[in-house]
Amino acid sequence: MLTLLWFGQDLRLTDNPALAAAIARGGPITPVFVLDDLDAREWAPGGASLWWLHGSLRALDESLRQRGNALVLRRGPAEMVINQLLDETGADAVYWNRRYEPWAVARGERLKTALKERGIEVWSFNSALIQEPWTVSTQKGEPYRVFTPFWKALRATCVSEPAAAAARIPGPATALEREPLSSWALRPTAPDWAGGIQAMWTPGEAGAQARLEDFAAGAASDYRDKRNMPGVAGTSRLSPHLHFGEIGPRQIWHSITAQALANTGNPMPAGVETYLSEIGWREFSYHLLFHFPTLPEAPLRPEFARFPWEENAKGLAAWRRGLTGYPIVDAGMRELWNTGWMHNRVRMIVASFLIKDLLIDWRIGEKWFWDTLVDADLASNSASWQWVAGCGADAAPYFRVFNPSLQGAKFDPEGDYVRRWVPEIGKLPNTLVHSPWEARPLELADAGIRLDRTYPAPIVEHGAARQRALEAFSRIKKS
DNA sequence: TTTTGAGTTGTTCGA
DNA sequence: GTCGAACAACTCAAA
Repeated sequence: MLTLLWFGQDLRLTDNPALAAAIARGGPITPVFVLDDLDAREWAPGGASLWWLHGSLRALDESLRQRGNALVLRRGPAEMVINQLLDETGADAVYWNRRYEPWAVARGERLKTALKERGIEVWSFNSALIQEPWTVSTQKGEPYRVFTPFWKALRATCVSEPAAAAARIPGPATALEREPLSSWALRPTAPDWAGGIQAMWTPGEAGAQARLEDFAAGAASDYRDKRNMPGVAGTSRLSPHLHFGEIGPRQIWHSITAQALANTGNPMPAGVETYLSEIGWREFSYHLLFHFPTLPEAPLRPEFARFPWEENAKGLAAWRRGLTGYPIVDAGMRELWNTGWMHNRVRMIVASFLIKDLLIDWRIGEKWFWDTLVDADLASNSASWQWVAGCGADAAPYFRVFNPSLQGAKFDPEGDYVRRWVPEIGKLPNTLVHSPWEARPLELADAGIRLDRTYPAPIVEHGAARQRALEAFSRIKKS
């Protein structure tokens, strides 16, 4: 009796239902992670995600070794690899935690059927969500398309207690052949562009726990007020840990609410409630992706299929590099490139700029984020880009166009954030640091700036760009 | 079945 | 300087 424990996006040992069930079953466990053929699939993980995956797998292997086991790494199509491993090991059961990407859902179902036909015991579990997409529905039994009623329904459900990790995870008597992690070359070497990512993040379950404890004890209670300030460490920064399942939403939920009650003795502080609703947004994104599997590719509002997106290679290149001439946009894009992460407020600003100021198809921005974010997540990324574009299920109205300099002045009033990432305009006073084009020649000279030499002049004039966007959006809704 | 109220995150304009 | 309305209708969810 041997159980194959197939890891996916659940790279942790605590609060891991598949692992707990495998231990409860008794007998040795072979934990395995399968690297699917990366070139064969659309939405295969991007560069930043692979960097993270390397660290997360190494951490997981380490934790397993401390418990008398080790992670088996194999590369290839997962269904084939699992079958091979069953042949090799004689395992009679396969356990895993479910995933919700359309291709993963299909793969899971195929595998379940095939394994059962082989006489293998198969169980899958929920590790990644508070409620799986099919457990929450409207009174008519349909999926939700609007966040608030979804959130009310989710909020009313019971959030189950996370389970502690087992002290020992018995392994098989004979060690299996394992591919060395280094052979997968998940991290860049020449050039190594990951220095800034490395400096900021600690992939793995321990890193996730440390981040959570820090947030629960500190910024969580101020979350409502500080979460929009990109120059302040007011957010949890748990997103990549959540994406890889190094921590689960139920753990976060219980930890945050318990800490809040201990601190105040009262019902939830507003900051904590606001944070929980962000967990709710993650759940809503998974709900949408599951029920509308074309979410990553096709606008949910069909009229957007004929939106007159523009080809704009120069604009796109400037956006990617952080050279648009709008400091808050450029700061965000540089933060992303350097750290693999961007503050959420700034994600909305840069997305609005790409879509509405440059009229570039949201899917191009979605792909760039997919490749550069360490927290790139199919559900959250797709749902959020559709939301900004106005083509999502519960989307921002099309006339909501972010004004980058206003947003900067409002949410980065001291200019801390833009000065960190766009140092070449750092000497401008706060009143001009979000709009250098408004500076008089003398003020520019004092700050050591020559527009279009040391820092770009705006690549589009926002007022005119906004008008252009509004006209384009009004055209698609007429017919 | 019909009705009603509501809908993450904004900006601009004019009084 | 401040404030409310307009920006557009439409669809969702529940009563």
